[in-house]
Amino acid sequence: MTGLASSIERRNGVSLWRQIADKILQGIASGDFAENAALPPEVALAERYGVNRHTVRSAIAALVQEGVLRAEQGRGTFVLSRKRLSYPIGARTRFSTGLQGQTSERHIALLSSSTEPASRRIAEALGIAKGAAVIRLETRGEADGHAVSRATTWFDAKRFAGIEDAMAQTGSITTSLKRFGINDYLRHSTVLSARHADADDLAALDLQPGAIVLVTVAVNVTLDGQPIQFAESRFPAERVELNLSAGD
Amino acid sequence: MTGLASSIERRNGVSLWRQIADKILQGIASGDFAENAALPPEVALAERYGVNRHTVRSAIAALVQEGVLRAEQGRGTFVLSRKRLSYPIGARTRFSTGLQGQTSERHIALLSSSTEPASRRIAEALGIAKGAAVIRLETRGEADGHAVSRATTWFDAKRFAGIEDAMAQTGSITTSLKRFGINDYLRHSTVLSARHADADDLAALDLQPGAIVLVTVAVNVTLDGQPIQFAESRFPAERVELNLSAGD
DNA sequence: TATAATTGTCTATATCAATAGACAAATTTT
DNA sequence: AAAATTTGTCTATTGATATAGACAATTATA
Repeated sequence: MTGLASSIERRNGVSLWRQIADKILQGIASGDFAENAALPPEVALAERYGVNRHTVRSAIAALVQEGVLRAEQGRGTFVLSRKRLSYPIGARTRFSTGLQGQTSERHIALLSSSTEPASRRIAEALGIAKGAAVIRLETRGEADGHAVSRATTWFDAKRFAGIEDAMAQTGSITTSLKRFGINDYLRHSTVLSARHADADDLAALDLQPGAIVLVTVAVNVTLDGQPIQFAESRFPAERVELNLSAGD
Repeated sequence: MTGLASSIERRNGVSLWRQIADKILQGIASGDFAENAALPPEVALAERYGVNRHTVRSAIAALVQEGVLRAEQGRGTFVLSRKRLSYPIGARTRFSTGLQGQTSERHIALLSSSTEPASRRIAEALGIAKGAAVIRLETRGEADGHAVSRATTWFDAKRFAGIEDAMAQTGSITTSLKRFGINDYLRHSTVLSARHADADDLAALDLQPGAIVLVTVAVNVTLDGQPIQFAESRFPAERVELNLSAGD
């Protein structure tokens, strides 16, 4: 993108082969390495990045394992087509409508649910007393069989009693909220950060260790500003980008 | 936040000491380890994360080097206060106004500028012909002496001839644009992703290898929708979070 | 003042990461 | 058919990473 050659750093806690695997992923994302085409040969990559051919091979092996590349002896190593989903974030964004046109199948799977006392932070966000009961939902967003998000969502237990059953049945938060008389709601605030995926993310999102997740912490409110939902969502950075559209 | 214990992954290309350094940073960010207070002793951390004490010491050494912790023999290891900046992103966000109240000093430093032909992508974003001349600015955002952003910005060279001089003088894009008759503008679209910092990011943002950067790609437009600016910005995830406020 | 708790330093060992070179196996090109 | 290209496998060597244990140095506590 910027066109600046970015080199490789040594003895920094991240192995060279993983840094080069990341570089190749970047190259694919930026169009530097075309999809369905052959990557430069291993010796060329080794020279480009200033490392040994075997180090490049380790990086390629990891990406083959992740399903990003396919190596064929005598022919070359090929980039498999796998576009990043562009996930829109706006005041009225909904999971399924946002991905329309990019995927054919999408839904939210309820992994688990529980009732617990509200921490200070969640109580503040939902405008209830600290320690009041809240329902926590652990969910995974899926599109075309691939995990694209992993979220933890809290609702006021008094107002939304039984919402976990609605979620399990409908696979949609928007539809579930309609059962509680909420036909429309807005995204009030979203705070965004990024970190390395933890063990839970790795398992739920089918990622390789070392992967990066985008993290959003959001509060949804009714049209008159009443908070109804507090959520932390994790998105695999290698498969998803967040699109902050204006005017929504 | 989610309360799920997240463990450590081995032989994944990221060394244990760096994973544990990341965990400690997370712990500080989440309030698990209070600022200005002592961290649990090394033996306790080693047991908590299931690694050797010396591995914990490597992680602590890295964080001491980064200025996050201070170790005192016989007393303990202490968390230095260093809050993450919350950087607001909205239709009318400006660098300096957005950080008001969080820092006392802030400005944008112009690292370099150049004129080059527009790539296809930049031409499309700016609504000009591919290959037409564009001005590229490489800038660094600083707050209280700390680097908080690193951006590459493109302008139509015909319309904004000499904007690099205005930037160098004023240290503000908003002020520079006023010289070209633009008193107000909007953030039209922003696409967000995350990746490991490359060599350029490391140097410009004063990061340690392995750090994560948030990346935004944005187009700014005049009030009547005419594109004026295309920018890719990198933010150090350990020091900055992006706050997508509603209703802006 | 003595004891406990905590960080700092040293030695030793095993495994992982990276480099180096040689050659085999499969495919494409000449 | 032969040569060139490219991925796959093997051995060997060096340095970084991680574990293990012992003890010193410093500070807080009983």
